[in-house]
Parts: sequence; structure tokens; C-alpha cells
Amino acid sequence: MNNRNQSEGEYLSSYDFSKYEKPSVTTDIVAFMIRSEENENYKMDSKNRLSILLVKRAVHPFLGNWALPGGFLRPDETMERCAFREITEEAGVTPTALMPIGVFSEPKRDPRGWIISNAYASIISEESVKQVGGDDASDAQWFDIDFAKEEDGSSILTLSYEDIKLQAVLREEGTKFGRTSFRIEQSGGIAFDHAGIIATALTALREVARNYETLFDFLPERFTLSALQRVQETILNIQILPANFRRKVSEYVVETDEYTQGAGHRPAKLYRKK
Amino acid sequence: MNNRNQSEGEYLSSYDFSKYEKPSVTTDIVAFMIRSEENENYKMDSKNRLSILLVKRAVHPFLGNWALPGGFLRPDETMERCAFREITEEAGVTPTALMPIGVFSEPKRDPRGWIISNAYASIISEESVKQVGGDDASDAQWFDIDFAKEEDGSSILTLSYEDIKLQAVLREEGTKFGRTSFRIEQSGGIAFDHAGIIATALTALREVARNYETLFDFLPERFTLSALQRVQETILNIQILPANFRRKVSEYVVETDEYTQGAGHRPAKLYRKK
DNA sequence: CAAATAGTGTCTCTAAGACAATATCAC
DNA sequence: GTGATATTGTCTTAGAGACACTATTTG
Repeated sequence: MNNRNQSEGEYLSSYDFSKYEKPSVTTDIVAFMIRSEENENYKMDSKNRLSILLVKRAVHPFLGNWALPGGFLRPDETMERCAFREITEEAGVTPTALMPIGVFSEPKRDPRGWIISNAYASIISEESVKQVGGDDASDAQWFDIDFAKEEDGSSILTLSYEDIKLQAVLREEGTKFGRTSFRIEQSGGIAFDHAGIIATALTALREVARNYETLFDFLPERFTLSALQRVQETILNIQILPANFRRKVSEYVVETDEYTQGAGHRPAKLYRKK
Repeated sequence: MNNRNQSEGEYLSSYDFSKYEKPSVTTDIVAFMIRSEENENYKMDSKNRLSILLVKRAVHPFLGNWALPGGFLRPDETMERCAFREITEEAGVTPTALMPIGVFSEPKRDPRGWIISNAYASIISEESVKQVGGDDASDAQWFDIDFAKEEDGSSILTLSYEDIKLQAVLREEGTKFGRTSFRIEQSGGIAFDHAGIIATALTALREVARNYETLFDFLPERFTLSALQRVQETILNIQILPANFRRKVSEYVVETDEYTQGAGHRPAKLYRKK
């Protein structure tokens, strides 16, 4: 029957996509949080570490490995809404930002079958995680992240939580339009292609962390300028002179009339995002 | 049966994703080309217009409307490879770059059912399109694109090809991490949610067009610096002083010993991408 | 008071934009 | 020669980074 001669109604009712094979569609979320370490000196401010949430797999495949939180897309939600729901369910916290990272669709990426994933990076403030509390025996834990380029051109991704240390070896495949993709050479206890997703997300986060707007999502509503500065320094792994940082960030913040107290040094004024 | 007690082999063979409903997965490609208009004066260089490829729908739904080229993901290819294949099939030309735009997954976006789309922007040089040739009666045509913000905050997307003029009204929903999303208020003869995809892709293209690396993909291997400058000016809709453009772009190009000829003015040296 | 962070002021250098001036071609 | 683009050089200004200096807190 010639399609052009059908009415739209006739056409839609006769339409059947089931004859095409379909992939399962999931999302994986790289949830970033900046964790402050314990003070070793009452006067010094605490050091920060960038960390991500991983879940220990209790089922095959990759049983016992650590994986990104995520799950299947439902028919009544958008991909972003799905990511929001999954990270809320798994971490118990609400992300303040969701950044699309890309689609991971290598045909063999999942041994269970044809499963593609749209990855997101999310940003979660330490404050909201503290409110939920943590459970040391839980299958979901925050791993400190370290990502360094070696001399031979490969990159080592190290994720550590207490005694657990996961190390993956990756090789950069190229940067296009602000997204760097990686080939996994060794996965080191990280499930599926998640080491590559993490590396891509971290690279993307570093890109956007030059933009001050992104930094606020890591902090509570009121913050000091040095806390904001430490967020950027932690993500980008750089050192900034406070005077210059204050000058540049000044147009993005408004001061409040509150101050910190109890630190072993001059109190700092609290600011809000403008 | 407790999953933890199964071997991986037992588990994989018993695994069945068919119990979950799956979406159909497609890609849509916003193929950009810079088209040079006819000279009205033998001395003047031709003006440039940014254009995109649209295909006239010959079937329901949206019969007779214009849509982005695209198609279904196959089990043996990645999303990006799928986009490459589809644009090659439909335009007959090979894109020099594919930029991920985002996933469009509103549950009701396609009246045929649950179909999500990963959109890409591709960049195609006018030279390669000219080699293929055009067919005025063809269902695939290059539409000049115009996108302007109105006083009331809405944006008008105008696509024109000869007598055909498609006009969509969109409203910005916000910019996050360099991707601006739009709500479609009037689609004006553009099928599905493609007006929104086009607007998002154009906004993203403008973002990356500040980066000189992107500009080369619109041109043949050897080009003049003013051709390169006109590419950036056309995309960003701005005017740049030639002296300043040359200075900034100089570190990205290498000069050849060839020159243009036949223009009604001083010949220009041809350059290559460094 | 010692040590740490908070906060201000200023110097230098670089890069972007504006603009002036010269060069070279087709007709 | 005219009118267009090609190409080089320089002036001004805004912004980034470096750094010196003062302020304020807790033990």
C-alpha cells in the first residue's frame, strides 16, 4: 500500500516499530562531591578532595566490581529526569546540576546485550550528603578521585576509599568539541566501560569548572570566597592567588552580613550567588 | 534463585532484558554548510550564508513537512557511526566533524511511539557538496538559516530555500554547561521537535566557532585567511577587523606558496591548518 | 604573640580591539 | 586609475597574574 495515500490516522495505527531491533537504554551518573578532609592543625583550613559515588555490584556481570549508579530509562520520563531519579534513589541526595557527558554505545560495551548509556555528571554538595549520613557497610561509597597523565601518554585513574584502591589505565583518543574520549587499557576493578565514562566526565567537569557559575553547585547557599576558591582549585588541581580570585569572582557573588566563626584566624564574610 | 550463587555464565544466559520495554533509538543530524552567494560585483568577494540540510517527509506523520536527516541505530554501530552513516547516505557527502548535541527524549516527541534521538551537528564543506551536485527536485535541500531573538524574549528560527520559508517560534529554557535548550511554541512546517534540535545545535555551533579549530572543517584543505574569517563571521554573525583576525589565527595555520588568482584585487596567499 | 586566613591596593605584562598605512590585482 | 581585498605595524586599553601589605581571629 502506498503510504502517500494513507491518512495520518490510518498510517499511525498501522505503524509498527517492533520489527526493528531495539537497544536497552540506560543512564550512568558520575556524581561529583568535594569532600573536606580532617584538619591536622586547628588554625589551618581543611584540605579538599574531589570524590565520586560508586556502587559495589552484587550481581553478575562484574560481580564485586564497582560501578557508576544508573538505571533504565522509563517510557514516561526524559533521559535527564531518569538520571535525576536514579542518583536521588541511589545516593539519597538531590543533585544541584546535571551535565550531559555523552552517549556510550559501543556494541560490545555490556556483556548482557545491546545496552547503550547516556552519561551525566552531577554535582552534589557535601552539606547535603552529610545530612543523609553514610553507612560504612553500604554498597554505595564516595571514592576520592585522582587522574594523572603519565609520561608515555597514558592516563591513570585512581579511585580510593579507605583500603580500597581501584586503578584504571586509559589512553586519550582525542578531544572534539570539548569532550575527550578515552580507550580503556586496564579497568582495574571498575565495571563495564565506566572507567572511560568517569575520565570523560572528569575532563568535562574541569572544562566547565573554569566557569564560576558551575562552582556554586558544590557549596551550600552561603559560603566564603576561600571555600569557593578551594572548589575551583580542587577540581582543576591548580593554585590561585586569593587576591586575584576575589577580584574575578566578585561580579558573580553578593555579600551577606554574616561571618564565619571559630576558625583559628580572622573570620570571613559569607557570600551568596548573585 | 540467589544471583550471588550463580556463576557468571549461568547468569548471562538466564539474563533477559526483553521484559523491560525499550525505546526505539535514532539519531538526527543538523548538517551545517556555509554557502557562498553570487557576486553582484566582480571586485567584491561573495557573501556567505549558513545553511542546513533538510529532507521533505514523504510519509506520515508530518507528511510534507521538512525534517532533519537521520535514522535508526543498528546493533553493530555506535551512535556516532550511525550519524556518520545516515548523513553520508542522505547528503552524499562526508562530514569533517560530528559534534554531539544532546539526547532528545520527551516521551511525546514522536507520535509514532517511544522514540528517543541523539542529535549531532555535522560540518560539511561547500566544496564537497558542489562535487556531489544538487537536484532541485530532490527531497533533500540546503536551507539558509536565520535565528534572531525578539524583544519579547522569544526567538524566531527562519529556514529558507528558494520560495520555501519555514518559520518556527521558540523560547529559551535555559543554558546549562554550554547547551541551550528551547521550547517550541510554533513549529512552522518543521517536523517533530526538530526546530528545537536545530536551535540547540546552532547555539552550540556558535559556542565552538569561537575556537579556530572548528572553522577549518567548513573549508577545503587550502584556504585564504579571509575565507576563514568569513566562516567565523557568518556563524557568529559578527564583524572582525582583518588585522586582528590574522594575528590571532596565525598560530593555527601554515602558509603555502600558492596564491589565489582571478579575484578583482590583490591575490591572497593560501594557508593550511597547522 | 604566633600562625593562619581575610581582605585591599598596585605593578607589570599580555592580548584584544581600533586604526593607519601600504601592496597588488582585474577591469 | 579605481575599487576592492591583502598585509603589516602600532597605539590604547582591559584583564590576568604576581606580590606587598594590613586586619583579625584562636590557642
